Amino acid sequence: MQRTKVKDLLTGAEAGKEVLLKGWVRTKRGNKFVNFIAVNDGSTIHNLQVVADSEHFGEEALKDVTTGASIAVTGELVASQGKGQAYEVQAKTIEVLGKADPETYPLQKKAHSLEYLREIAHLRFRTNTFGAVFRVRNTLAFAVHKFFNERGFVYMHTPIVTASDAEGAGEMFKVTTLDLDNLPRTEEGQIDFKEDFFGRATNLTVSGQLEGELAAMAFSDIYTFGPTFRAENSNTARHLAEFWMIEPEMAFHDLKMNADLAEEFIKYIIREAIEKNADDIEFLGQRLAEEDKSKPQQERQEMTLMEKLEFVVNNSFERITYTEAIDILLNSNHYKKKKFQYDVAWGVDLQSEHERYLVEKHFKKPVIVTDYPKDIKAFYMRLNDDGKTVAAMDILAPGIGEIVGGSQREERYELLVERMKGVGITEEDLWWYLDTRRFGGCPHAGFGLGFERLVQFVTGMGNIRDVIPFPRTPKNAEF
RNA sequence: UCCUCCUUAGCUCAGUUGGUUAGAGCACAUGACUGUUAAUCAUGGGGUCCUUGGUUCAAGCCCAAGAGGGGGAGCCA
Repeated sequence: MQRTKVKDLLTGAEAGKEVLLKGWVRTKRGNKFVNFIAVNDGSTIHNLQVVADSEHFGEEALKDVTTGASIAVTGELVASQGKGQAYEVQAKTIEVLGKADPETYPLQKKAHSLEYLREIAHLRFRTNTFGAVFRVRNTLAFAVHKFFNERGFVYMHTPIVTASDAEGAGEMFKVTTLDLDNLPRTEEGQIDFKEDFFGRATNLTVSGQLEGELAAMAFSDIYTFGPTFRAENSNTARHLAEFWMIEPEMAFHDLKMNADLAEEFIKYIIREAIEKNADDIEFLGQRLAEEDKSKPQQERQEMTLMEKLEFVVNNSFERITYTEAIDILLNSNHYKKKKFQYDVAWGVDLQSEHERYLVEKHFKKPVIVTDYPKDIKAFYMRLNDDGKTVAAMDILAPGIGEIVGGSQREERYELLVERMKGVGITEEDLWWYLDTRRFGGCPHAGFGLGFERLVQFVTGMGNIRDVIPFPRTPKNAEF
């Protein structure tokens, strides 16, 4: 007999038929006469109830059917006599495929703290919360490809190992095969990377953007979606040392087209999650509502998770320039009452508290901030005609902060070289990048979107470590 | 990296002014119960009070250092 997944069994399409069910036991309860076993196989947040009559199953037969065990059940799929579910399986046979000693199995049939579950990340997939989170993550990942594929973008695999350390996006992890206990030295006493695997110093990538631009100069529209590494000593709920980033790059796009695409993209993939994972999102929403009960009134959410997502999908993102953002902040009561810890002034980067005010208090929706001062942004961003600002854009999301960072790129050779010099990058460092400006260069734009931050936004999870299977953070690379 | 809080049973947590045998709920085991929904009820077993050092007649509680974790900040996606 072919195994049917719980998700399909729960539709009732096979009611009255003999079915084969395989999965993991969530709970077992009952009495001398009848036992109920809740089985989950990850195909849905919902469990399927297996009914085991004592006529067919003695104590011995069910002894090893404990929370966490994997079992195979055959029996008839019938309408449930009980209240909590429409269908259940009246068991004929139950085989324990893998035992789980209840004395030592770390997961119990009760709510565990997220911090505790993080310590047993190898088992946390088996909980309702993480089951829901990673089903949503899967939908979002697939939707990324679907969105770009439908629009004729080419999916480009940019390198993970890179010799370019000139991107300025952050501290990098070194990649080497040199014997660290016996490093080869040059005559000047420096480490001799000529002896290293690649014959030069190499690192893990902090961004695929520069390579992505090269591809966009041939395919028009490309995107990357891959792992990215930052060796920053960042200990926050929104930073990882290893994370996944999506970086589209479009030839012949200006800043506005860039922002339009980013907004459309975010809405599209959220819509996919609402459509495909409604019950997961409902469950995560209930979790948050439960959490909210222990918070003071002021900090509680006005909308449920599902309402929030629908609001984002159905409303335009706010668009303002950096200069307008500064004006809003300066004119706010919050500023006048000196409630900001950091001062607000044109030319200074927006602090977390400022971004939060704009997004969560003032606009109460995602905000696209454009045209930042050139001195606080990367060298490759296109200089505006005012000579002071660059064609940059950040998308700020409620509760998450910066979710997208992008820009129109500087396509003018001389201006680009000048800005590179300003940050200490030589023409030799990036000769291949500069070649795109020498040979058939054109206006183009792109952005980077932190995938985990998007998963956080859609699932409502507060800590980025809970939306990636095995988080890598400073002092933590377990599993 | 900085600020701040936390670490007591398998899990979540209480533990008074430093005082004799460290508690609760859940989990687990045993028993009861004819359809349960984190089933319920009864009984029972279960402790390196994070580690090291110190103060004291006496430390889970006070002091110091260290480890791990949470929240906030910076860096960013």
